[in-house]
Amino acid sequence: MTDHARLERAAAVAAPFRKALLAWYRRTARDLPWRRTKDPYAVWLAEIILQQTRVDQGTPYYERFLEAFPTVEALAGASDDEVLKHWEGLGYYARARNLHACARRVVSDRGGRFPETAAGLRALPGIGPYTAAAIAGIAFGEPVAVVDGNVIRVLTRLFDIDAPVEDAAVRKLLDALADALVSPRSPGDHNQAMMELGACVCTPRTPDCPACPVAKWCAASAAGRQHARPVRRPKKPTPLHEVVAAVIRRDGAYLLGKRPPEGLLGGLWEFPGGKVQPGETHAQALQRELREELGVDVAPGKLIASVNHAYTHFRVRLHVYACTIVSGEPVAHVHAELRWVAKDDFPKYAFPTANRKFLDLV
DNA sequence: AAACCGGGGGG
DNA sequence: CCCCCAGGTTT
Repeated sequence: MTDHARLERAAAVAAPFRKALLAWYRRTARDLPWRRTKDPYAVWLAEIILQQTRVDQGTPYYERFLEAFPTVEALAGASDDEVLKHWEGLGYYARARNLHACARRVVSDRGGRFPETAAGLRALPGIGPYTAAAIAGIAFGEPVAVVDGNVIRVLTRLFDIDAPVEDAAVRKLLDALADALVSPRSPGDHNQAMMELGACVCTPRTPDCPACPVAKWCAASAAGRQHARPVRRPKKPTPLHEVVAAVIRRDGAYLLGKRPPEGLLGGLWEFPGGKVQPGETHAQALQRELREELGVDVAPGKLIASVNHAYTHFRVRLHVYACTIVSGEPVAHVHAELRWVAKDDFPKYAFPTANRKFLDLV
């Protein structure tokens, strides 16, 4: 089947398709907190939190953010540490930085009002094609289709697409198919229905085709190929790094460093350290890293903990050592800031999860 | 186009 | 253990 034929098919079935989909959605939709409002601020907040994040994982964060920052003005007025503390544990911390920057721009440049079109929203930090379409559809009724991971799975099955979804041509086709199907009158509900279908029925491993409200239009299901869709390009292996971190105590306080705002774990507070280089012992790695990062000479002591942690593109084995400063006074060469922090104050700081794993043992 | 950027749940 | 999730930004 050609892409052109797929598009014609989408246009031909669009009306009965979305009618069946919407009826199913209105009958079975989960009662999620952000579905109870059309407030652009709340919708935007939910969409940012839910980027690459499961509903069950993001929901408590959404509730806590809305409680702490009820308006875009409240969020804009918060400190970056405060925002990051609320984001702690959710991952992809650039989202928190962009969330904050976006709130400040909406308040300072637009009087606290979000743009009312997908194109206008798209220009704000942290808002890409998906999020712009989602907010525009839900909050402002603009008939633009969203294409997220759920929709990709639904569409590649409906139209039995056998090329890798990472291909730009496939992404263009998916956008066009989604736009051909989207409801002009209820784009917000239609988009959420497509995602709900992907999350609850058209699932990755074991799709429940007998329960699907649009199975009669599904080419992959008809051919028994639903398990083989979507097709994805093979991914590269993730390397394993040995990492060391130092617990340095002085007068009942511990030395923490705030990571630079950009890059991995940007803005989070951590125990200083770094990667063990080939041929290096843990002690040598600690001495080298702390000289580079803090400008001090240390004597590595007792091993406190070893923890494993997986990131997106690599894994680490993190070894935590009690260390003593032999000479020098710590100066931030890499970190945005250094601070001596009492253990009772740890809960005020946003740590990477890999640090949280050994915090109780410090 | 490819790389970078977290963490958690489920099979 | 691998896969994938209401993706966006940078190179």
